Amino acid sequence: MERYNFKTIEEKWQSFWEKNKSFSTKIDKSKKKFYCLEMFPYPSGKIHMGHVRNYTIGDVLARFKSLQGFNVLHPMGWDSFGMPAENAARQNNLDPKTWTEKNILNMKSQLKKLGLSIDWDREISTCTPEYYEHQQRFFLQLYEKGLVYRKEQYVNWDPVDQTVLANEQVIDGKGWRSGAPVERKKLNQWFFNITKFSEKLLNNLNILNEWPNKVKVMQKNWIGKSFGCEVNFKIDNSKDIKEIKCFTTRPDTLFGMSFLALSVDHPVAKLYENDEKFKEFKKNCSNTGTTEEAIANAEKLGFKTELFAINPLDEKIKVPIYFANFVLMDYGFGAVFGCPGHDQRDLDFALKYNLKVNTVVKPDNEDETFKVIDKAYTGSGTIFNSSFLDGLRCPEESIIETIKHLEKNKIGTKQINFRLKDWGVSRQRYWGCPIPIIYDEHGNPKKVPEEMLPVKLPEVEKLDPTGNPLDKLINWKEVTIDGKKYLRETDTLDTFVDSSWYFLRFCSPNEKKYGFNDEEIKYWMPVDQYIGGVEHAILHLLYSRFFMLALSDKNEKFNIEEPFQGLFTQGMVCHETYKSDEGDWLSPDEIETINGQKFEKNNRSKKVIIGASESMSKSKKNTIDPEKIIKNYGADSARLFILSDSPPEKDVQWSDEGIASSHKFIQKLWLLDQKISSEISKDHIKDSDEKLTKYTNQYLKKMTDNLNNFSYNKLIANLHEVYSFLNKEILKNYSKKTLIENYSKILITMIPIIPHFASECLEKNNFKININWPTYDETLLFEDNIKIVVQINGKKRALVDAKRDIEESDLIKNVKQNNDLKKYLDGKELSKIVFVKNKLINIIL
RNA sequence: GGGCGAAUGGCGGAACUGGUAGACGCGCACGACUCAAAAUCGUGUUUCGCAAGAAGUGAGAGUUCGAUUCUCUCUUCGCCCA
Repeated sequence: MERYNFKTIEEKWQSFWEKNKSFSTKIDKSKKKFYCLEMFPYPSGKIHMGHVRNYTIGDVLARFKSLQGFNVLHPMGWDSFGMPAENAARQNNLDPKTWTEKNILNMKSQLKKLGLSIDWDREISTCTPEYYEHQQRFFLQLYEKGLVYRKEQYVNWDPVDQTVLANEQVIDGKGWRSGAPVERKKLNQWFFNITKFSEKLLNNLNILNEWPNKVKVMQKNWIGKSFGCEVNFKIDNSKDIKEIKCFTTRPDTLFGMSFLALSVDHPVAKLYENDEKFKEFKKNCSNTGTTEEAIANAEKLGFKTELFAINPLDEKIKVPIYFANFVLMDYGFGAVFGCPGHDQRDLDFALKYNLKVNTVVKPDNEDETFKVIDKAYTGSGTIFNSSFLDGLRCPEESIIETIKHLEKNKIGTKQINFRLKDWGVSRQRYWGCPIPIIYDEHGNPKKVPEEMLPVKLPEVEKLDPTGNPLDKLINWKEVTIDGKKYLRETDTLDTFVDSSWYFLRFCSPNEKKYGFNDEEIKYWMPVDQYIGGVEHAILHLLYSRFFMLALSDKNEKFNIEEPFQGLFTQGMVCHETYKSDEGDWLSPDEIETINGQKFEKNNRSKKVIIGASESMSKSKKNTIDPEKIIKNYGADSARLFILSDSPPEKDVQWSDEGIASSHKFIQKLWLLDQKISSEISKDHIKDSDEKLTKYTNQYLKKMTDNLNNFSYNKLIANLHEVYSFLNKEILKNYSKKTLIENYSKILITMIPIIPHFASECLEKNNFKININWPTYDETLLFEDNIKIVVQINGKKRALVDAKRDIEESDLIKNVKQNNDLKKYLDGKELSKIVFVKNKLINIIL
């Protein structure tokens, strides 16, 4: 028999799909639409297994929905701005555009080899002026709505490379490339006012029923709504400062307060502007990174002022005021009160500077002598040592009661605070979307006039190793409008902006005037199913949600609040890790298996140390190149295997044995197809029985259910089962009609998973049928003869044959006659019987 | 430290709303074909036991005729936030 030649057949179908534009989509109002979107890739050069998994999962869904009669939009594009291009360009002495375009071409051809049902006519790339022109227009619209503003903010500054670093480029407080200690530097930057929508972004999570709960919880925590209150502290001994405002979530611990801590950027710092010691302290603070984690882990440092704050609940209590490195100006009011007894950070600070530690909350199992020594108590309990607050349950009553008291006496007000901060979108980089702003001679920002859009990124031959290239391109930077001179903004936009609306662009990729076309948006949006990695659970998804709210703001024509109706986060692709006995990582290519043991290929006497399976990464050398896999086994085998071993939301382990077995399975299906073809040609007169039709119906139900639930691993198990069944059953003289009817349906169910193979078999057999997702007959789902479990005292003792829907009394007769059960039942009294129809009978003796 | 989730054979994983635990795959063993090997096909494969049988879903309790599934306590691991 002929072997399945995946190479020629896969090429044949891929070019057929391309020539016939099989997946190109148009609005068709007579059909229900389905927008299936996978997170678009960064064009790094080659696809990796993570892409194979992501796009296979998406393709299964797109093809399934399409077979079900939906008008499916399944596009693909490139998230093509960003730092890797800039870094690669600097290293290789070329420009980011050339590098990026080359990568896109290569990755596109790789994706095509996977046989994805993508509408390539809608391909977009965010680094093209055709794309970012519209983004600049959106930016200006948001600017007009007051959703974009400029303010000073700290950045990580690399003094050697003269550049701003992203948090992940700061390693142990040093620049990743230069190795120089990173400084905190203030820069004027552009911000999106995402916090305006904090409440909306939080509340809308409740309507996202098709999102994983995990992701919603992460977003909720990120937005971080907290109830607390603003407290005014009178200052005891200053003529300049009368009052300082603090935000706190724990006003009930006010009696435990022993200091007040201010940010070095707090207005009070003005008083110390000329104090050399303060200046040095402030400079020290700037050595800490800007992340919350860096600040939390840094040593707590304070600068004591001579000022004292008065406890608003008891004027006799006066506490010292410090500047402290752990207080940030952009949280609360840049001032917090310290209660060392019930906050570990405050306690660390108090112990260092010898401040009082007052205990005001006691756990339920302690008495009045309870005292915090070196571990802050943050649990629940009862308030004590706190005058009129004594005895309140903490935190259930104490916070509310304290706030009531503060409000009544006009020394504080209840406040809602969000952890979410405004989105800083300025990047001091070349390879990004230029910000369409110009500055006049006084440095006042102005919008670039509409007719001058897009502000095109100037071409460069090579990038300097240091600084922001746009800043140095004087010809580009200086513009004259109506005889007046202006300077361009030289920062570019965060690439998260590019990906915050690309799903709209896919709906109208060629619209010239605007980012999208209203009618097309109305038909296609929202995305019905969005699929991608969980690493984007917070930022990308939150920014996209914000962007829709920002566009909807004061806009009657656009009212899409939530872009992604359904979200699915797939797991990672893992592989075993290998090390030589010297401790160097080894790639799977450098290894040979001999008699079940692994050795180094170029030195077969050296045994390889096998490590844990971890997510594929270049640093651990445990990657597998999808291109090689497709070349050796074909796309269908790769798709089949990546789906088969684990549920798509969990990590999957790549293995050589696994991919080989998937490939073998396709060969077996091919042999089966030939057997079936020959059976069909014989055209037996009489059906052997209706077994095949029944089995097919049950199979179709399982396949449909598993597709609807994203249980794609079970689809493969179903396929194996139907194969075994057909392989045994097929020689039992089925008529041509029955065979064609059932087998053709089974082949159609393979289209989403192994589309090349299924298409080839369907064409070859020439069944003359419509290719639609087959429905199943509910009445054929059940067998007439079933097996019923017999339990005695809850233990399974036998299986008895019975007719479907047998009544309890008949079943008992049946049971009593059963020889296997006699020894359990003889001479015993039945005390109770539990009967579950068509399932089981439990006899209690 | 807080939040969320997970734990089932040698391995990846099935088991619908509480009803036959281990589907399907990998691996392994044995057999067939072969001079031989590879490939392929067939059979078996939770553990203990010759067997009858017993035990068994991270540990311990509870609810129930019946618990992988529900409740409580604990252990370990993963993710997110600090």
